Amino acid sequence: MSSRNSRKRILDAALDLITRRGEAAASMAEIAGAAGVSRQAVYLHFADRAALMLALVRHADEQRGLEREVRKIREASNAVAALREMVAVHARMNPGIWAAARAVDAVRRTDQAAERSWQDRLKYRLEGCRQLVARLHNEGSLRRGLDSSVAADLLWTLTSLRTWEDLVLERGWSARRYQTHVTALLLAGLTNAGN
Amino acid sequence: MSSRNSRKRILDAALDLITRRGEAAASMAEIAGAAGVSRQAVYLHFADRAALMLALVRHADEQRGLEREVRKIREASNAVAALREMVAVHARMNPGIWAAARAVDAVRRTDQAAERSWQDRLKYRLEGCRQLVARLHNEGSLRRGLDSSVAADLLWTLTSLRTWEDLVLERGWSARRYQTHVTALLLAGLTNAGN
DNA sequence: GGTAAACTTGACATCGTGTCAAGTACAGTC
DNA sequence: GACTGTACTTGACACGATGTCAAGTTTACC
Repeated sequence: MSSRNSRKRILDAALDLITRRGEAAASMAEIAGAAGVSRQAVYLHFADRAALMLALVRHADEQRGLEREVRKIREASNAVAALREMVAVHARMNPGIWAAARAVDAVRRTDQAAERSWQDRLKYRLEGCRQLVARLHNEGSLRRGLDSSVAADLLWTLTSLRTWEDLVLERGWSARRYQTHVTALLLAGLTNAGN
Repeated sequence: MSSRNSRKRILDAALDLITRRGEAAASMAEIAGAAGVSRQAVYLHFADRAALMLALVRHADEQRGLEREVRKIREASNAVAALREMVAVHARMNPGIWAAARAVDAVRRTDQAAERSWQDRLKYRLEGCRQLVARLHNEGSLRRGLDSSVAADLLWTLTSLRTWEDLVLERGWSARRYQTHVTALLLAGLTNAGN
């Protein structure tokens, strides 16, 4: 059963490679080399580059325990606490995810399968945002006069990987700084509490 | 003086091509073909793909009258009005800029010249955000307890092309919806006024 | 008519992706 | 101990894109 082993080794190597160098794209040959398999072996496990990148994101999610983190948000004692937790989860998880996500973002423009999977991911996160906004609404915390779908979209954008990238990678914010001020902005913009 | 003509024709064709198809990247050969010149002629005017893409963004800026729009922000009667105008400018300009900017964003990861130019652009916009925040501060409109540099970074992120992309392209917001709610969020998050 | 700049033509090197075919290593099975 | 299937390797190939080079052509200007 060397199959699963190779597959995992390829994903680990690719994740390591992409995460390590951040921006620069790793070629299939490099990934194969890093995993200690032939270039063709990669194609035995993944149809093409897009498929590998998609598997990579899922792999990164698993390794980081995404589900458990998401559960934490849902299990928060109230809506505002859930919102705080959501930002905290992003502050914790994004450093390990962004490189792989970036790679998919790059490939999705030419690959319809990658694009579909990307959209799925977006919808999934959007759904989480909707639920959180609904909870804010139910608890009377949603800013008066603010449409729920608008609030969900704003929450979704402000907790996106891109916003995180801008603030943390581009502007050099620490995880703590990111968490503090994005939370504050969301509380000020979406809830009644002025924080 | 066919030099400037060809250069302009190439830029026009490239902008048209990239804007039209949005996502998919246009090859040098396609751009040359669309401009009605040989592939090599493109290399006579632009050192490489990155140089072309950079020139493209500047070209798009000029065509859209970026400077005049930016001046409008500075000439607003007060800081809050300037903030409103800033979002309005983005709502107006981004549709014509984003495709070209996207192309540079894609190329900057492998090209240091593109990366530098991209950073210049970011700093320029950030400087505008800093000035606006300083003005808010001077006029006593900046939210109490909010650090100026934090406020500038938040303003910068919320008025970024990426945020615009998320809301308008991904979530299907109209320009008007974008302008209204991003402005409201900024007013709620960065100023004392509750909108 | 001569010259220089802009441009074309066609060839070429390089690199990355993806495919194909033949061979090897190593299970488990009779 | 041969038999077979699966995972994997090796090496070749087609394709498309970028970027370079050299030689020829057009055009405008003097």
